[in-house]
Amino acid sequence: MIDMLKAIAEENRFKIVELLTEKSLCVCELVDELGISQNLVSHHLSVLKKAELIDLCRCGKNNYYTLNKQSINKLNKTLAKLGD
Amino acid sequence: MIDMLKAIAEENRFKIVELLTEKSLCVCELVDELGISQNLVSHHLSVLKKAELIDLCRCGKNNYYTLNKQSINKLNKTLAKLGD
DNA sequence: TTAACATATCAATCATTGTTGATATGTTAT
DNA sequence: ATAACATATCAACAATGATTGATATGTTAA
Repeated sequence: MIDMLKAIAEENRFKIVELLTEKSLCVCELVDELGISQNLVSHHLSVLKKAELIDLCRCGKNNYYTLNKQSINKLNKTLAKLGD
Repeated sequence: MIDMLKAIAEENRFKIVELLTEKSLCVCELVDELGISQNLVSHHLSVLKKAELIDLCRCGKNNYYTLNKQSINKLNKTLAKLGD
């Protein structure tokens, strides 16, 4: 749980998660969107993946990442307990 | 928003927030609960306060901290957008 | 006023993490 | 097989953050 929070608590990674709510994207698309270097995007993706917030879908030359809705919902559920 | 996530994405601080869902607590009570030093608890509280996740209520010798439900709900709402 | 208690702050250290540049791996097309 | 593209990994550095010990501030009781 804390790992998920740590993973999402960073500007670039939060934005990646936001972008992936729309549709799955490959690394080069994320590089364009975020305006940061490719290796840095890869690194942030690996952090999100280790936290199980995203999944990888190798598709030929491109690697597409998708949001792991199940994990997101688990996170929501945990935080919901702290509110009303 | 990111500040809130960063603040809550740490074991001790997450536990503080959890404890404060029950009732408001003073620093010395949190020291007992968490089993860490007083100055460290104070530091974590200051991080949570700066992120507006908690509020301070000075009450004589003791300083009681309360959860800022409004902020928690704001956080929930933001994360809810990422789920279903 | 002094003592005891509760809390905050400061400086220093250590650990973690974000960032960069270079390079390796893997896939597709020619 | 070679070239071009897409991505991952590695080493190094910088920045940020957690922890500790010492000390200051502020409140209550004797």
